[in-house]
Amino acid sequence: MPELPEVETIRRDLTPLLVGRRITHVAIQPGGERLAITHSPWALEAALTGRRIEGLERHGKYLVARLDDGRAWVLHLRMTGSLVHVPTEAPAGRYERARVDLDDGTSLRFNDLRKFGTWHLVEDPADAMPHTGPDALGPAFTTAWLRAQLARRSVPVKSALLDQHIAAGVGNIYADEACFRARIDPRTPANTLGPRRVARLHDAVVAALEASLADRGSSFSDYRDGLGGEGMHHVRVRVFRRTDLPCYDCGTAIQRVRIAGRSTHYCPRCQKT
DNA sequence: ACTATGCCCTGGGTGC
DNA sequence: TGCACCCAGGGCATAG
Repeated sequence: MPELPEVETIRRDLTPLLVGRRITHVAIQPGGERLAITHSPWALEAALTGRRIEGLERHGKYLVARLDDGRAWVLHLRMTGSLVHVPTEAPAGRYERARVDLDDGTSLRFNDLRKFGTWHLVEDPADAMPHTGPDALGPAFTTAWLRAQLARRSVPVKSALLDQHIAAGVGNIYADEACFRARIDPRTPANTLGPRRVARLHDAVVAALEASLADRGSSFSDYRDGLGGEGMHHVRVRVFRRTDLPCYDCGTAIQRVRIAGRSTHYCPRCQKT
C-alpha cells in the first residue's frame, strides 16, 4: 500500500535515474490495458515514446513526470503497484503491466498484481487528481486548514484523514498511526474535536509520515521502492496491524474495528473519544 | 454539501 | 486435496 512516504521514497529513488532520459519504447502488456485512463493503450504508448522526462514530482500519492512536450504523465500505484528501475534486458515479472525503456540501457517496470494502478497523460496534473487537496507534507496542510475541514464533517476522524481532499497522501496505515500519536480514538466524530486536539492531530499526521519517510516507507505486502527494495517502517508502526499485541505505551491489547469499510487499529486505553 | 455504499482486482488464508 | 468464500483497500461513481 504505497502512501505518501512510500511514493516519496520512489520519487527520490527515481529522480536521478529518470530526469534527462528520453523514452525509447513503451509497452503496455496484455492484461494491463486498464491502467490507461486518458488514452487507449496504443495511443498512450505512442504519446510517451520519444519524450524526455524533465522532472519527477509527487502530490499526495500521485507521481507526476513532467515531459518535454509540456504534458504531465501522472501515475498512481493504488494498493499493489510498484515502479522499479532495472536494466533493459531484465525479464518481466509475473505482474508486470507495462514497461518503459529509456535511452541509457535501462527500463522502468510497472508491476501491479491487482491492476488498480492508473496512468493519465494530461496538460495539467490537477486534471488527473480532481478530488485532491493539499499534500500532507506541503505548506498548505496547516492546523487551521485541518480545523476548518474537520469542523464541517460528522464522520469518524479516521474517515476524514483518509479523505484526500483534506490531507493528500494519508492512507490507512498513517491514518491509524496519526490517531494513535494524537491519542484520539479514530471513531471520534471529526467535528467534536477541540482546537488543541486538532493541533495535536495535525502534528501527529506530519510526524507519522516523516517517521516512515525516514525509514523509506513500510512494506506490509507489495510495496517496493524505485530499486525494488523494501521499506523498513512496517516494523516500527505503533498500532497498524498489531491487533491483540500489547500497546508499546501501556501494554493494553491493540483493538481492531472497521471504519468506513477499512480495518482500523487503536489502543483502547491510550486513545480517547 | 455531506454521507454511505459498491465496484474494481487477485492472491492468500480459512473452513468444510 | 479441492472448493467456496472472505479479506485486503484507494479512488471514484452513484444515490440519498
